[in-house]
Amino acid sequence: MREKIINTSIALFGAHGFRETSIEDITKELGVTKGTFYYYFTNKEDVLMHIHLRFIEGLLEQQKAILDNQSKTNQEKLHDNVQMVIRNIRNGVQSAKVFFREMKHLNEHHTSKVLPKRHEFQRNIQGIIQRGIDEGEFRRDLRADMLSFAVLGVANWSYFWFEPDGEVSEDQLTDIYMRMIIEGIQTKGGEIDE
Amino acid sequence: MREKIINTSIALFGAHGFRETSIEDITKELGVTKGTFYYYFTNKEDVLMHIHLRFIEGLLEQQKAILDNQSKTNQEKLHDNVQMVIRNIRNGVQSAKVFFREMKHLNEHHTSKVLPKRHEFQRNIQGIIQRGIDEGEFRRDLRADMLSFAVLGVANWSYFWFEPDGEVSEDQLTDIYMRMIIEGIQTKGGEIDE
Amino acid sequence: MREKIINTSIALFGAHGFRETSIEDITKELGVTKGTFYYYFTNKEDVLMHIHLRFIEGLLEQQKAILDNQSKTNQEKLHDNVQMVIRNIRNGVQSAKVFFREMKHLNEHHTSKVLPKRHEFQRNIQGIIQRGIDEGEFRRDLRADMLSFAVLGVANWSYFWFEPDGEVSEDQLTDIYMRMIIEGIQTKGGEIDE
Amino acid sequence: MREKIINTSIALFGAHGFRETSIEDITKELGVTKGTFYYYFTNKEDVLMHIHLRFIEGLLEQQKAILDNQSKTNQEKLHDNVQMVIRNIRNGVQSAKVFFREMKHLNEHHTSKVLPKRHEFQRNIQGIIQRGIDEGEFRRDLRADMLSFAVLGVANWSYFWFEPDGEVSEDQLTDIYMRMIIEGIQTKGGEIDE
DNA sequence: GATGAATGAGTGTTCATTCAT
DNA sequence: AATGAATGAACACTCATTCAT
Repeated sequence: MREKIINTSIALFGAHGFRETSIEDITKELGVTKGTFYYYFTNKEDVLMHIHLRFIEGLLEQQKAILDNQSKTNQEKLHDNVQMVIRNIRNGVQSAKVFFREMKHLNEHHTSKVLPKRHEFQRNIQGIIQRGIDEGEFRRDLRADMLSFAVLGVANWSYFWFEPDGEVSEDQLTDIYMRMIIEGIQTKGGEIDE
Repeated sequence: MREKIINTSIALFGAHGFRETSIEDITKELGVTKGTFYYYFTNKEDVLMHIHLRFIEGLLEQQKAILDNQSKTNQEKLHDNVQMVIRNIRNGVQSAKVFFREMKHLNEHHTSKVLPKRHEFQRNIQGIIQRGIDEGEFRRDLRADMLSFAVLGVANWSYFWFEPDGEVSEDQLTDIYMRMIIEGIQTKGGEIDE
Repeated sequence: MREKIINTSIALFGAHGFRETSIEDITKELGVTKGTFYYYFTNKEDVLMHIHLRFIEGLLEQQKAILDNQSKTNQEKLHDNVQMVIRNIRNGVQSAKVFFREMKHLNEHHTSKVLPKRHEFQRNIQGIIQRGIDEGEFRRDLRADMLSFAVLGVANWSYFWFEPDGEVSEDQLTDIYMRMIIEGIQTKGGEIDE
Repeated sequence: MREKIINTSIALFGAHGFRETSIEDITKELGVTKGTFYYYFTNKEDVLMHIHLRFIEGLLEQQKAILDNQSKTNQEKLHDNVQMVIRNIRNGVQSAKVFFREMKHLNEHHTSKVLPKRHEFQRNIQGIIQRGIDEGEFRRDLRADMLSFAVLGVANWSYFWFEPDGEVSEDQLTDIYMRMIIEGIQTKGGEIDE
């Protein structure tokens, strides 16, 4: 039941928003009464926090697996990160929407639980880039912190427009994005002039 | 007064969200009564739509000036677009937050007024990229549509984290982003091997 | 303008009710602003009272002409009264609706101006019946007061269902009603047995 | 509680009108909060419809019992109908007031539930009269449809003025009304002249 | 004569939350 | 583990009315 409530909440929060979804919307969908909700969760925000935690912890876990893989270059790790984010957004658009849009509804206490993990995720990407710079894979003249935001922007923004059933698959999209990020979009000819 | 209401609404919607801001919050801030609000706007959504329209129409206007400039290369036009978006977000973070997060509160009729303009903005960027490809400025093996989303992701995402008073200026940020987008982040040495 | 406001008010109060009609509804219909309304009337109820007064005073005036006619029998006077009421309702259904349904919105002071006239109208009909009884035209075993309510009920109720464009004319209707009231609906054969 | 809310609503709607009665008026009278009202009814109109339905369905039920009685003449059935209407109005003046005055507040959907029943009630009376005509009880030269409106007008109008504690009882009133309707108010001598 | 801006009290409705059972 | 009744605070919106111009 706990699980059911969370999943229904994700669907409804994602589709209509946190404030726009009432406890009754959730319980009606499940065929139970409001009391049931309060048996499993202390309040509405409680579910929201679980959705946030589940999402970011899932990302961090997958990110950890990528980071721990010693055999890959930083470029490959960056690729895997982008691919993983896109895959997660595609598989759980509603979760992603809740994650990106509805954080302001967490109170200070809950925010202090979620925000550090969000930062950790970003800093891990920054770390990959920095190491790439240090090890000569990536150019020195760009800041790793800003680039991490750029990479995240590219990947995360897909929650805004990506249609799971669209003609472009998540792998194709990752490929295009990574070519841009790694190689740039200008023609090689353009480089001759440099 | 109309103007005052819009500006206060931007500030409050941006800071706390559309649903979280009550009409009374707005009017109290202005030292007028609720009736005044309804004298100038038919309802809450009405202000929201004006905020949306004003923002996107501002972007489109600036974009038009960039597009109309015959003397610039596509690369330069892309640069100007990114710079312009970042500048707009920086100068009106709250407007941007409302614009990116609170569109679901527009009804169908209002959405049909705003959405086409959002698409127009994106397609114009896509157009620059496509022309860059056709004219040999940009590589042929990447899709212009997906790249436009990538560029928008990079630029727009800054509304999520950019601090106007931070150490990085909008021009520095634009520069870093554009170098990544145009040239890629890998070292030149890497290209030698290709 | 005063006249225009009254007429528009009759139309709107009749169609949607007093409370359901806003001052703005009235002034919008006339293409003027709310201020104009308050230039001609002290408040909303003020118009309502004028509608009431105009209607009942019109009825009383016409009734006076009927009563003053010395050459007619009481039966004929009753007939003329019924005919007159039906004609008035037909010619001003909206006025009639306001008159019968919206008196509760008058305050005590206004009620004390209108109510006595309504009573006067009813008592005048009662007077005709009573004189008819006294002069041997009408039967003695029925109470004039109750009969006046019966006659009024028959005539007034038409405001509830009468369609001005219906197949039955006001004269036909008056004829049927008066035959019932004067002669009753049973067959004459029934009277033979008495 | 549902029942309590309905009864209080009848009392208040009847005394002051539907629009003039606020939900708070109702709940305050019952010593509960507004929320309670909305637990039992979806909105204000919802109660109104139940009042309407209860009233008209009560009338139809009683009318059915009268119609089904094979041993009575049409004249007697008409009598019973009039008596029944007057009794209902007397026992529930407030219900009657709501029923006759506040139907415009029902929306289209609700109206379509109530109106057919009102028509059914009228047509049943028309049916009694028509059968009376066909079977020779009532005169042929008057239209059954118009007469049904006349009878209803006589009986219904009592909601407008009838005082339950007045000197005239409902049976006396029925008697006077029925004599008028059946026999007419003119003296037998008057008929000699015909 | 008429306008436009502003008021302020009121009203229907929503909804997260509580709690006895 | 779940229900159903009840709460109470909040909120969007309406509208009669005022008044300086």
